[in-house]
Amino acid sequence: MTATIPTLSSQYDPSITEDKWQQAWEARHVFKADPDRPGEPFCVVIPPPNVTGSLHMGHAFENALIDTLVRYQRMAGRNTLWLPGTDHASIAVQTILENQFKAQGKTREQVGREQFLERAWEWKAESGGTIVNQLRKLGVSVDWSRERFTLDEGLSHAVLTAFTKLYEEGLIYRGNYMVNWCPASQSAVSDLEVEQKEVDGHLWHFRYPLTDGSGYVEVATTRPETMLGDTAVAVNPSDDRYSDLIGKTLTLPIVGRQIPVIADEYVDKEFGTGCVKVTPAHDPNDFAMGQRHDLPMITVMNKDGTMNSEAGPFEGLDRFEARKAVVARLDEEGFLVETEDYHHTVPYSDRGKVPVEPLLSTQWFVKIKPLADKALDALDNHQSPRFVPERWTKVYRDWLVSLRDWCISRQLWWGHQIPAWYAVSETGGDITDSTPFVVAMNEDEAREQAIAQFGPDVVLQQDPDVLDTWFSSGLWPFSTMGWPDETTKDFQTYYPTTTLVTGFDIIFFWVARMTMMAGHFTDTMPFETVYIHGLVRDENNQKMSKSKGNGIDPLVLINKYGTDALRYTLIREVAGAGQDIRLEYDRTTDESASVEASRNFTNKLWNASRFVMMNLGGQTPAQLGQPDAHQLELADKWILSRYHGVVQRVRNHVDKYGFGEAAKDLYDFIWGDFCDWYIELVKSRLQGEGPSKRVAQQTLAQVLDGILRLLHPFMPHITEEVWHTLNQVGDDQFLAVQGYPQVEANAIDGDLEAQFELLIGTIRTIRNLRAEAGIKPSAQIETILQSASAEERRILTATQVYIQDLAKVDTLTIRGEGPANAPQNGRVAAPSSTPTTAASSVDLAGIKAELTDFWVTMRPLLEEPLTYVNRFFSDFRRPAVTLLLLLVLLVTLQVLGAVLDTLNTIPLVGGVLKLVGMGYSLWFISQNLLSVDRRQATWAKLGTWKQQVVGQTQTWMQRPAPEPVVPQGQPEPVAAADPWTAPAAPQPEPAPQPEPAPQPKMFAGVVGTAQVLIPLTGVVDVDALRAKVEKDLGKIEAEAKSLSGRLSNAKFVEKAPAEVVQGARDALAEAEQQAEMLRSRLKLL
RNA sequence: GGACGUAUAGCUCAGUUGGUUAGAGCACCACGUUGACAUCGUGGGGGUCACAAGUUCGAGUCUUGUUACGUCCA
Repeated sequence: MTATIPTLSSQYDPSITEDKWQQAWEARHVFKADPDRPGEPFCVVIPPPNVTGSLHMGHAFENALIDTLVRYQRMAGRNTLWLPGTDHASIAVQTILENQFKAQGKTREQVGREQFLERAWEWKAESGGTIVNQLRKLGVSVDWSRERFTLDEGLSHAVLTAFTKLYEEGLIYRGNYMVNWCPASQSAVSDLEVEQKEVDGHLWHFRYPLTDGSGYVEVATTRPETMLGDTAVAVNPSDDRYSDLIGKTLTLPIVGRQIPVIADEYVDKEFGTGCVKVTPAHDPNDFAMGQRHDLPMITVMNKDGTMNSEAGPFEGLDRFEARKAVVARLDEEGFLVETEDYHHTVPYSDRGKVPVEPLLSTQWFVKIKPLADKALDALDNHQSPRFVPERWTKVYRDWLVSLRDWCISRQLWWGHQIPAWYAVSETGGDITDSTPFVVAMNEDEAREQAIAQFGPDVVLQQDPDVLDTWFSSGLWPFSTMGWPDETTKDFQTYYPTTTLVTGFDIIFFWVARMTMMAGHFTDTMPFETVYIHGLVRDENNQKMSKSKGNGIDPLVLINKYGTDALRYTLIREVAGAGQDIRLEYDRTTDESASVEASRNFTNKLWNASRFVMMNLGGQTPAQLGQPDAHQLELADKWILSRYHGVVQRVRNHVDKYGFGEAAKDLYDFIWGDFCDWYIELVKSRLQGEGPSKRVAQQTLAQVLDGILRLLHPFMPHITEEVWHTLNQVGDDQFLAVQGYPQVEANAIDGDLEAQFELLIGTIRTIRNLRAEAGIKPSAQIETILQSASAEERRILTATQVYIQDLAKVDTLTIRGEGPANAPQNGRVAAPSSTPTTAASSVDLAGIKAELTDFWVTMRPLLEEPLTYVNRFFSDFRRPAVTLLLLLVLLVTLQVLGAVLDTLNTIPLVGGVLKLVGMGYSLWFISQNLLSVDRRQATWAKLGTWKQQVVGQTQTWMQRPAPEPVVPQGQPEPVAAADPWTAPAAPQPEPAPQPEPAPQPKMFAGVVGTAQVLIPLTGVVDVDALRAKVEKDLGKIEAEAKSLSGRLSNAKFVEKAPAEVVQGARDALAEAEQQAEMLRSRLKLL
């Protein structure tokens, strides 16, 4: 199963890998939870998808989020259970089956309940596995051995128990109330299953004549057909216009019924005429008024939406036909006053997609207040559950406060049949509203109870209705753990669960029902945290829906780009939890640019891993071992620092549900730091042999192993695959259950990272200049880095090999102030490849800078020799000691000249002394540096001297050869104990120096306070270069202007924090310095 | 009508407790095929942070209002 390295393709193929690991994880029971396992339990129950369903983008998103969380927690050491399952979805399944029967010309009544249910279970067996198998394609780390279904035996037992308990406690009752009736599915539906839709309709105004003939009142309605069931007209009691009408009666047109005028606060005086018709059997508000005023309730419709016998001449008409007919009749008879176009909202059935009919019927209800109060108590007094993002707490709470009782009976067959048995023998063999009943766990118990009440001859019939699907879903977090048996190990260990991950659209449907049920039955909230995610919208920012047909099939994208790529795309997009995400998609090609980008990332990881593994000499990270901290080179320390930084950030983000941020951090680290920089930095070391190579291998191996672990929760398949190859382990071990990386805080070195910023900036500046000058990417060039800052020079010197490598520089010179910074002498910059040439064109500003620099550097030496020695070891353990020593010599001469110059009023004396200094320098060069032999002798001398002081030496001018050469007399070129060990082994400079040549022009960039100078060779576009420098200069000048403006604002200096002010000053100084450099360079172009 | 969310580059989005010159990926342009990766590399162009007022030395960030889009509830 584990590939060997040479067989790895240069392109990652998810189609092979993903199936392989999904099967291996399941076959090896990698995610099977064990309550006895150590570690704090971490448990998530899946939001059960409908058995009817097929995988859509919402599932993919939600399960990607859960899996990322669960895999992270598992690797972080929690005893983890993710429990999968499906929901029986009564209305959805019933609709599908009824349509199937309808196609055969049969109604469900013709088929019969028994056969219908038989077919339903068959259908579930056939297609119920689809969604589950599609979930497997996502690579979810669920425990399949615990898979549940809301209609299975255990859960049905839980449902029966919950129902009977609630009934016994008086929290479930049966009664005749107004419910939302869906004429399409011919069932009651709950308030939540009703959707308010805005429609363009009409508002009809009618006259109802007073019975005494003294006039009429005008009423308005959007539903004229219901007037047949009117039993009153209501006005507001404080409405003076109608106060004398109250108590009089009206004669209802068409019907001829006498109905009273009543007064009720509900009536809005401002709306219409201020008179409303009251139809208590067909409108919830009218129903309430009817109850208050004890009005008759006349139902004029059948359950299929046709008019009944109460509708007189309209009997048998469909409700919408009846509407037209009633209007026509009223018009004929002169009662129609006006027909007004009217935009209003109409309640539609969620499932049936037809307007619901408020209808009086006998249904089962859950008394919701006691349950909601308990959930509210948990929320208000225990902040449980905690919502992420927090704003959903308010939505959840507001809903709990204003709940109406929950209608739980559905006139369907697929579902949990209500465990109530009617003593039909008491009411003539039929179930009527007044038939007595018993509630029991099963028929035997019911019979026992019924016999006790009604005698041995009682005939029982079970309530034909089933329970709302959400009744069983409401028990899901604990019914799946064995409840009502609370002694099971699963219940004891994993309940209450830790986190629920779901969408805001089912906060009310599901989350609130779970908290209410759990609060009541288990006396605790069923989860600590509810993470609410947003929607996945389509490419046009539209909600995906079946009816719009704008869904994006996750399986299409998985086939094209791989599961890891799709998952990563979805996770990476989600920043700031709960925000909707938009998925780019091209419907003509089934391509998605953003998923493709993630696929490219998998390929990048694949190839980086391949490169690392090809360079480990066949060894695994374990065989290579941890690198010795003392042998780490700069780049190694840097990548380890960056690595631990990213470990820290990723852990922090995921702990706070910041999955998107964590995913982005990993992307930046892996592609940016690791691939773009570290791998490039170690390539030359891997070509050689010796300790430097080995440390690079060790570091690469350790960091790659860590990357795979870090990324595993986000991209489980590719990381599992690479991890097996990298570690050469069999298929009895899995990355999925390895430890998540821990932060080593002391490996994070901010100073080092800041120094690397200078390095990276320098390389980028050189590359930038090369590109602007049109230098071929493959050409080696000469570059001079010039900085007045000893610190910058120290950093650049220590990292010079990296610069040479990555910027294609064969001759690199690092120096203090040089001749090029002497605009007043009018000379073009010399290609000063040795620092000594600095003396040949020194200027006063340069001397001052050098003097300052020198003084800062040397003061400790002058003050306290011993301190200096210590500092030398601690602060200047770099190879450029020789540079320092030479500078001491040169600068001393310069300083002498300068000091005398300022003391002496006669200008010529200064010049003379300067010349003397230069002369000495030149003499020194001729004696010690000009020829190869002399230079080597000098080098050896210095080397010996330095060897006595610091124990090592280092080249600082020329790029070392790839194969390090150990110089004679230096048995230990790399001082093992020195953490500032050079990036490459030291080597004396053997190559001849270029002769001081006619001076070519240079072009320049700046980074920090350092100048990057590249001598111009060949034909270049000087205008383009000038434009480039001018642009840089413009930017810097703008910045300097803004900074100085701020600093000249007294209030800023006075009120802003000291560090901000100082920061601005430093920035200004740097900007001015950079601007000055660019200006002088511009002159030279 | 009430509540909430969003508005930053052509597109998709970051941007911490207000503090240097507002960032990334994709797309675009130029150059490049160097032995991990062209599903790649290097460089470049591209933004009045929806609008208005306010607080502040200083606002993409805080406050208020306006507009647009979206969602939920009634």
